Amino acid sequence: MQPPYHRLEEFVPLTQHELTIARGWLSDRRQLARGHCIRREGDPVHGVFFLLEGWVGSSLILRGGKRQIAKIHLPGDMLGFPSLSLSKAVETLEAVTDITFCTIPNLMIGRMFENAPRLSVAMFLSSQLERVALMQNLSWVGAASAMERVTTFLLDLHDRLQAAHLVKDAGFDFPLTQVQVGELLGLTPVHVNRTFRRLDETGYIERERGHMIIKDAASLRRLTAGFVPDKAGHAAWDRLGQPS
Amino acid sequence: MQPPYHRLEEFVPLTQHELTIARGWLSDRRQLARGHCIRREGDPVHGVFFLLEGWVGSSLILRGGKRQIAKIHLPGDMLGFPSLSLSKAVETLEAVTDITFCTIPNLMIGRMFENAPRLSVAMFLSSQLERVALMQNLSWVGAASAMERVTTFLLDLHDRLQAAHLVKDAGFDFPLTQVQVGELLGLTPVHVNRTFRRLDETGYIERERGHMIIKDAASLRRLTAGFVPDKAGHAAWDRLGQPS
DNA sequence: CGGGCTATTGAAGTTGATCAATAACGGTGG
DNA sequence: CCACCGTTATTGATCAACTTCAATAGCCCG
Repeated sequence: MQPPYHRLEEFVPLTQHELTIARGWLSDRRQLARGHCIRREGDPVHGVFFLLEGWVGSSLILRGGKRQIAKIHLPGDMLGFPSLSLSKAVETLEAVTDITFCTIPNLMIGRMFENAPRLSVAMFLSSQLERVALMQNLSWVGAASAMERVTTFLLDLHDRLQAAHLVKDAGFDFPLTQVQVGELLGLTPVHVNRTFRRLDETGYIERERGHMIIKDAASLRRLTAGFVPDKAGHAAWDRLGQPS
Repeated sequence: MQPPYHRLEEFVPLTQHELTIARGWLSDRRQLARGHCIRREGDPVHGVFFLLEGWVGSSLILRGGKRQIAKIHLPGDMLGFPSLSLSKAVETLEAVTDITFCTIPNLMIGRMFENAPRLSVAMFLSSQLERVALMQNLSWVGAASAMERVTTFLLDLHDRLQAAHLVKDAGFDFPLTQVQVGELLGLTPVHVNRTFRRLDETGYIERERGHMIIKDAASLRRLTAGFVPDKAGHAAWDRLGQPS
């Protein structure tokens, strides 16, 4: 199966040289069952991870035991970059479904910066995109109602799944528990449930056994908290003077 | 005055070559009065910014007009990186105090990646640190009480100001309005006020005319929501194989 | 078949929001 | 230097969104 390079190629197509490097990551391919952790808060930082199949939640744990999921990662995402700057990992990376992923050791990242400046810029820009996503999540959690948070999340998820070719007829697998959605959006599972129910009573969505269908995306979008900004794509590349 | 390079040198000291590059940024030095914007949401992305003096808030605006401040930036911070990946800026960068800053045009960033891999890695790691800070802010806003949010924020601010040599005897200038603190922490200004008052009635802090003193940091820290993770510092550099 | 997690629903409780009014401050122009 | 005005801070009273508590039902897995 073709590895999901769509996130890496958002800004510029990879050259043969870069594809070779990216294929090098795939050597150490691993599987993990739902509920298990790629790594936990406090673990040493051995590298970053490339998610090939399945969903992963990256979360922080607060004093008091509450957990905040910072992001739900989908196939093609690179995981664990933030902790590269820390002495120990902050984020727990937990498999939401069964997953396949690769570990990219620290040294490979260092070498990439020396030998593959274009790929480095791609990763750099990708990281900035993640920062934007995080800022948006923060803004929803900090300033939007429960209904706005849920609808915004569902539509964003839908768009990202679409980019990963995982949507069929506005429907997609939805393996998250309501507890997890709550931890992502800063709501209690009970309230997530009520919000979901209101949405499918109204006919905006349809849920069943780990699957979700967006019945009326246009109306749903009117309930959201804000806009998803346009990615620059290749324009970002041009802007930087098309680094070689 | 020595430019505040402490953020850039968190991971590795700059070489002469890199210092030359960094000094190049300073050519286009500008001032802005409190309340004015370096740039607004929706503006074209001409470059990123290096903050020399003063405080800047970076914020997103939601449908409905509510504003979420993602971060309060202090001298030495690089601003505006996330929008490099977008066709238009998402973040509004507003001066909280009178400020001095430099604009670093996009092309200079691109050239840096080609000619100064070490500096690029430093910026890359710095960006990851920003992601961590953002994840933490998200976790406070999503899962902590008002009191926890406020105390965590104050202590974090204190630590960052200290790194910028802007703290004297546990006291520091505090130019933020309570409205702004509210927008940062996802609270109403009224509630920020009540929380502050409770803190200084109890003797944890002291406030007056744009100044704040942390009277009892140790006790205050017991009220916070979580821990500030250790930065890797030079260890991050070693980990990556000391890129040259 | 049994046990544990997940979803669902109802009732009651709280934190923090909203509304509203006043006071204090800071900057401006006369 | 002072009067004025808009912004900010403060405080009280009320309200509501969401939480907490609790109980039941459904599902998945071994």
